[in-house]
Amino acid sequence: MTKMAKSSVSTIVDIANALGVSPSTVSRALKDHPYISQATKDKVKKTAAKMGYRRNTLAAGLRNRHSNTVGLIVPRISMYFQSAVITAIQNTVHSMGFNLIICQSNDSYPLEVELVNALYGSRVEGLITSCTIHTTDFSHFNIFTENQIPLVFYDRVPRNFPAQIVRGDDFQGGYKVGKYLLEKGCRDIVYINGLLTCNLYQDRLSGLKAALREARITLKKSRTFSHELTAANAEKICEKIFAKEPWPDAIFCANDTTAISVLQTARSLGLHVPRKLKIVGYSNDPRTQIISPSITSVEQFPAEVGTRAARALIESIQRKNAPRKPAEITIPVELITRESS
Amino acid sequence: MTKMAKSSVSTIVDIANALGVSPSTVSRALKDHPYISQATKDKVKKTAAKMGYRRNTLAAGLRNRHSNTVGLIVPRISMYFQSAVITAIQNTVHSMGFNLIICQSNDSYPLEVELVNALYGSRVEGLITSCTIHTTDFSHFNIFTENQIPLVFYDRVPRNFPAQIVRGDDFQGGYKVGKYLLEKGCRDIVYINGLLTCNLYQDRLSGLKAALREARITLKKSRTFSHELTAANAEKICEKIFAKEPWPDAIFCANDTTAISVLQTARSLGLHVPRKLKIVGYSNDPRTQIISPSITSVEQFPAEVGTRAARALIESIQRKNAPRKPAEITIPVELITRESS
DNA sequence: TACCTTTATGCAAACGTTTTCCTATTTTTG
DNA sequence: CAAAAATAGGAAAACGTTTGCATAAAGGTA
Repeated sequence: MTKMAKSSVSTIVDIANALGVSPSTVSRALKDHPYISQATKDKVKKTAAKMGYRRNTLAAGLRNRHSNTVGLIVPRISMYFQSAVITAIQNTVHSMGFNLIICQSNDSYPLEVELVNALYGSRVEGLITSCTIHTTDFSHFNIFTENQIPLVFYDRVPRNFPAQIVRGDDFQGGYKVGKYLLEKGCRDIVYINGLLTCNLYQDRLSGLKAALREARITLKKSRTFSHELTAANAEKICEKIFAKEPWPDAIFCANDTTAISVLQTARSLGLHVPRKLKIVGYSNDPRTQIISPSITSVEQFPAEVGTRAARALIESIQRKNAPRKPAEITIPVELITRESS
Repeated sequence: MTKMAKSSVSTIVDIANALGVSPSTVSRALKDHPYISQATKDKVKKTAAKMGYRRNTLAAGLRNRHSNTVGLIVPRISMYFQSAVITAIQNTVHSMGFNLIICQSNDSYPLEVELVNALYGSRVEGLITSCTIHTTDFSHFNIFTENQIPLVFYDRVPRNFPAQIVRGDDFQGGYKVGKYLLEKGCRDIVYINGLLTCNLYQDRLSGLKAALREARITLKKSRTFSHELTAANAEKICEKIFAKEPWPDAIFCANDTTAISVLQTARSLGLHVPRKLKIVGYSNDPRTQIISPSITSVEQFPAEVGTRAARALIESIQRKNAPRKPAEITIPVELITRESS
């Protein structure tokens, strides 16, 4: 009667005992080491399969000092842009032979800190992050840089942090929208922006201002808003805007959720879009194509962003020795014009 | 001159050496073991912080034989229902003190198999899964059941598999839609269903048929379709439907993407919705509220599904000994009527 | 035959943490 | 004051895998 294992999980040692060979032989056989005979390899693999052996990656990771795994922290999985990026990252990372752990910070700074530490604790070999809107202090990422673990930021990225950065060209996005609206004859533009703690919102604003400046128009303080970009906030802002005349001839929103909310309010006010009011969103969320009138928006090519971010990460994992050049990759954006303008 | 560590990562042993105590003391001090004096604890914690110590969860997991981590495999992160469930799962799991690894199978069966194995390999203590549409063989989950690792399925679930199951009441969903459309006077209903490999689609169909049967109406073969529920497929099906008269008075779609596509086709045919054609979707995707006419759909309460799934998992992890009773939790659904019907 | 390769395998240490037993000191109690 | 109990900490093994080094057998060469 064979001795019963404590639990049914079988290990390399179990296989070794069953076969009367050493654990090292089993280990090597399982990964086709050249110095193991074909006969032994076959034998080992067969009994491994029979015993339902699965490599314990914790143990392997501990011994090898790497886990073949990279981490990803996103603020919200459910945002269109984010989920599109995630999919691209997952596919790229996987095709390059790594596993991916996806975590959601829920836009909570403390949770982000916790997740960074947890991922470090499980010894991921690299980390991709799109930060919380509230993240202005990036020191929790220091453990990664200090230990030379590759780090890539996308979309919501820090300034002046020694890490690779992949981002849409937010300045260009704001600029293109500004130029476009001017062309369409708009002169009184409202900009509903995200929180300025996030520098991509700063850049979009700068881009917009730059375009207006070229037409010698200044964006008034009273015509820019800076809040969390939720539908509820958008409604409140609209109330304020339409409380007194003159009404603006265009509203540019830094995300599509806001643009949709603005469009709905405009509709409820009986304001014809685009005749009386032009609306432009950002991110090219599928909803902008479905709503009517469909909404002009800025395409950020999330698949491209994800692919580039993942590739940058894996490549710097693979040539660990090469000089760290924390490059910044900027993906051009494109204005998709629709009925709302 | 202190001896330089190979790399800057510091371990419990490093701290022990620095302080002239044993590793065991450090380990205990860090987790507030009662038999360590306050003075020692303070000392240890301070130098741990100073040295930038982070617990190596791989090592801890190996030693403890558990990882405090649970896995989640979803077919597509970007689907509204899925991302809502994920968020609920993440929040619940986290509030119960566990970490979550989210993986995306991309609706690929081989990838699902691979992910299951990878998660087992990293010794997750439980697994939540919503399967691929193509998953009919569930044997890759056997490692989990064989090793008594809790397993919860939601939405895309297997029949007759010894695991906990959380699902919307798909039969009821189909039934409610059927009843409702009959009430509205529809007599020639088309049902665009998902692949029948997924038994939730079987159930929705059964529910619909049951409702029709009560009105002595049978759903003709030629009026039901069963394909992957993409916008492209929906268009093709519409072409077929509207190729020859009589045209149906209602189309029920097993997801909202399809319903939207159908609505757009109807519009392009100049067919008035809801007067000439009523349309009902499934999942209550936010897009159904935005499009006009807004689309009647079935709310599945994803947050509830996620919370229940996570809770079921964690609870069965925590009372590991208790008898396994692979219960099935069914979440009622609700019909949200809108302009399209 | 003696020596050198090549091929195939085993031994044992190491990865970092936790925990079970110990031991030693201090405090309490009768 | 001696014995018991409480307090504080250490030694070492264990988790499962990998790998540098050693070894042994087989084949080849001079």
